[in-house]
Amino acid sequence: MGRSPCCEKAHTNKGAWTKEEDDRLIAYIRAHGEGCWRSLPKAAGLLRCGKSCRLRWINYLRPDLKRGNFTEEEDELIIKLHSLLGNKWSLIAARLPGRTDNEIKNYWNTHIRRKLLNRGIDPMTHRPINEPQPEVKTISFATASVEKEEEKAVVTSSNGFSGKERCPDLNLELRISPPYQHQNQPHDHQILKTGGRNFTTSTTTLCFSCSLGILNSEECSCSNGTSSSSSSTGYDFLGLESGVLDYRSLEMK
DNA sequence: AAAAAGCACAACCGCCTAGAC
DNA sequence: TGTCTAGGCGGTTGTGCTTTT
Repeated sequence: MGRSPCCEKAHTNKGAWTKEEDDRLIAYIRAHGEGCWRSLPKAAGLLRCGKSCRLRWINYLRPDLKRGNFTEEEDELIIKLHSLLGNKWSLIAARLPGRTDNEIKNYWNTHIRRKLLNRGIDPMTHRPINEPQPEVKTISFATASVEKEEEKAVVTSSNGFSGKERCPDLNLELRISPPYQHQNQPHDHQILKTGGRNFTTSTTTLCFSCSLGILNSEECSCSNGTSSSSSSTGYDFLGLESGVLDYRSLEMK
C-alpha cells in the first residue's frame, strides 16, 4: 500500500515562488504562526503543497535567517561538523544560527567539497586522498541491543561506509561525552573510532588538521601539544568554548 | 556575438519517524 | 499492537546566471 500524496497535486503550483505567494505566506504565518502545514495553503489562499510552504518559509522567508556569503569561520565550522556528523545537514545547521540545512547542503556541494579536494582531503572521509584506509577495530559505545545496532550499521552510514560489509561487528552509534583524559595521546588527541571513521575530540585545543584526525600533519598547528586553550592558538574546536556547540548534547544514531 | 560549459541555488521527491488513533 | 498521517530530512533535479571558448 503506497502512501497517500501529501496534498492534491492536480491543483497546486510548482516551481519558483512569486512575490505575491511569498507575501501571502508571510502574512498568514505572522497572523497565525507556524502550525498545520497541510491545511495552511488552503487557509492562506495558496495553491501550493503544504510541504512546499514549509520549505519556503523555513529556508527563505523566516525573519531570523542570515542571508549572504558564508564567512571563513562558518566554512571551517561546517567542515568540522561534517567530519563529525556526516551529511546530517539539519544537525549542522542547528549549530549555525541563521543558516538552513538546505543552504548548508548546497554550499557544501558547490564550495566546500571543492575546497577540501584542493587541500587534498577527501570530503567524505575527511582523510587525505590516496591515504590507505586504516584497519579499524570496533569500539562500541552502546551498551545494549547489539543486534539492532548491527542492523543499523548496515544502513546508517552517511559517509559512504558500509559497516556490515567491512566491519561485521561495527557499531555506528556515536555518543560524545565530556572528554576522557588520556595521557598517552600525542597532542592530547582522543580518537573515537566509530563507523569506520576516526572522530577526534580533545581535552585541549586542536588545529584544523588534527581535528580531522590527521595526526602529525605538516599543517598541524597545535604547538606540539603544548597548547592548553583556544586563546593560545585561536582555535576553538567545534566551538566548544565559544558556546556554538555543546558537544554533550550531540548524539548520532 | 553566440554557443557551450560550468556554477549556484531554489525547489521537488521520496523515504523515515514520531505520534495519534 | 498495528495502521495512518504530518512533519522532517537528505538526495536529486531544474533552471537561471556567469564564464569560457
